[in-house]
Amino acid sequence: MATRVTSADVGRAAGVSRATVSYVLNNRVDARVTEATREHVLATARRLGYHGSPAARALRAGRGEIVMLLLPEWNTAGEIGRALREIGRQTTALGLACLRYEGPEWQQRVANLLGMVTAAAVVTFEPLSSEDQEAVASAGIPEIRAWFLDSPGGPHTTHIDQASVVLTQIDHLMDRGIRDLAFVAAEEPHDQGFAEARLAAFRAICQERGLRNDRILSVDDDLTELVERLRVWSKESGRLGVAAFSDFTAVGVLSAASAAGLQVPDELAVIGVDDARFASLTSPPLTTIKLDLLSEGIAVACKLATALELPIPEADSQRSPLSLIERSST
Amino acid sequence: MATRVTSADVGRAAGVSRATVSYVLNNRVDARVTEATREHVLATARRLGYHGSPAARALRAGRGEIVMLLLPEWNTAGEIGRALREIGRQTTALGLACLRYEGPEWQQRVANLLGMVTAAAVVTFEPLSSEDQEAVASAGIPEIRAWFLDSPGGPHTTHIDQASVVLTQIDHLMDRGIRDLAFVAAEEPHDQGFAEARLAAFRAICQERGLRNDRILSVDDDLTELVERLRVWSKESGRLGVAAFSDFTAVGVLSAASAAGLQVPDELAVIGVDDARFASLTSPPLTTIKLDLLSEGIAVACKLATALELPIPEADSQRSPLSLIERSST
DNA sequence: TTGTATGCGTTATCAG
DNA sequence: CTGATAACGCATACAA
Repeated sequence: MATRVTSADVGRAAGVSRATVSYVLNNRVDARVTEATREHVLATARRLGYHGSPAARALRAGRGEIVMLLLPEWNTAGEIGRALREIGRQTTALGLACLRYEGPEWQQRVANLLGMVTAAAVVTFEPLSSEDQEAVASAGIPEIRAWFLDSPGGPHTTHIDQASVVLTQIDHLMDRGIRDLAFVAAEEPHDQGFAEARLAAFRAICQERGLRNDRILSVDDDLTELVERLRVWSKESGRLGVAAFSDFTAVGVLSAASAAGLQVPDELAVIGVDDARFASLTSPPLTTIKLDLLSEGIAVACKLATALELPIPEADSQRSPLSLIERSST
Repeated sequence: MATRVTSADVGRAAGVSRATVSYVLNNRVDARVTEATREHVLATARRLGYHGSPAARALRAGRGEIVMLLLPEWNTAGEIGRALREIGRQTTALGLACLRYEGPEWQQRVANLLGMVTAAAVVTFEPLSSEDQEAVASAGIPEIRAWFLDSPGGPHTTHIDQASVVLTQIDHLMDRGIRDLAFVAAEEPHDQGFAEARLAAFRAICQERGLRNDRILSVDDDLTELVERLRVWSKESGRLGVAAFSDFTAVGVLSAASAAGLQVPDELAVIGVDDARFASLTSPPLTTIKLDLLSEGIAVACKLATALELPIPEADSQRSPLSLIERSST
């Protein structure tokens, strides 16, 4: 194994001092280096395959170049994943490395983690435990909050709050003339937090509009209860509108409706969330809500740049974060 | 912001030298420190909230403590995710930090990355480009290969190869007396590599058994072609057996079967892969194959420990990596 | 048993 | 315009 190439090696090979190498490699404008020397150093560095030592640089600078995403146990397959990718892209543009930490449960482990990783900042998606918070603080690195679940109007609300997702679902169902609404979530632990936020919003919105808000069910692997409930709810109402937590849940609702002998969308309308790949593959194809969390990614990058005193990326032109995809399930 | 606490601070506060602090904190058995001093130093460190600087340690040790997972653009929602979590758990047990890098396309970016992150090792899931490979080599850190897609018998095959997944699907369908087989994949870029490997296996196995191996389709958002093909294939055969790439794809097949007026499982049987949450929610519930990649995680940890000269974790008792979940779609 | 001295690779300052 | 030097925080061989 070839021993690591240091800046001293480059300097020696190029016949200049380490300082000159450093100047050249960091493009320091204030340092006056002959163009010839410059190119020579550059060429030598490339020839030797020189790569600076991140550890040394971090030690020297007192700050690392890693942005660590402290991810909850979320399902990152859908729109959340797109937001994370955007955060990664923006971070890279800022000259930092974006790495994800998905500890099964990082209660109190953040301290250990920060003892091994020289981070420039951490991005959190949920409130940290007090020990974790203290660990971040005592490491002297900023915490960027991207709390997608924050309550609407809360200090860390980003562009989309969960309430407006449910609002859009309900608005659509009511536009279709439906007044009897139900909410169905899945007992998927990875989605727990989001499900609770949506459920609360459902209750609040229905109450506000004078509609029944107690038609609620959480679905697990067994559909029999859902089938039964759909039958009952449907009998009570003219036409039932189901706001499903996600497109997955909506698939369950479609199956249950079929088992209950309910026609979709005539007797039962269902709307999902996320515009998953299979949403157009169900029968009938799912009406759903597509979230665009790209702007969230940019917002995070802005906070990051501010905290780290880096040039702030420009916000994207205002795109609509929520859009309704109408198919035939409603 | 409180300035970082260094080991010198602890030494000063405890009235001992930096070296003593270092001895105590690293539990060096060969260093002879009074138990009293030991405890005093430990207490002082805790009181001041001392956490070592990873950068300094890495610089000194010449090696970082981060295991970087270089992830392809895979869907990490299913079984792959479980394998990754297991890798994380094992890595943590080894005293290292497991971080994931999901570059949208990290062609040639690995060099940059390694210029910012002091890694102990990288874990790859696909062959690296030659530049990337060189970057890893010149950084002097080991590359651990967890190439789940490696061809059976290949040097980096882990416990499960994609061919045996398809084999299990086909065996099950043939056990049901089905001789007319089809393979349906999804045009999901995140699953591309896996889909290709499975397709190749399907072709080979059918050929070997003297069955038709040209009933193959890749499904996108539009189901009309699938509906048409299922009709044709079904007409040609007594009972059609569909090996679906995943449970997602299987859902598409169920929809298409319904649209084509084919009874499941009497006229058409379908088997998926992954035992996704919704697999039991479809109508009829999906027969599927569950993969247990936990042992893969352990295997990776063993390679890691070997490369890094750390104590090697013991392999789990041999569990079956593949299991058939029989429901009513076959 | 504890303290001192040195080096890891960078970069910034200052003298040449 | 360039070269020497110090310091970042830690670990350890060696001296006391």
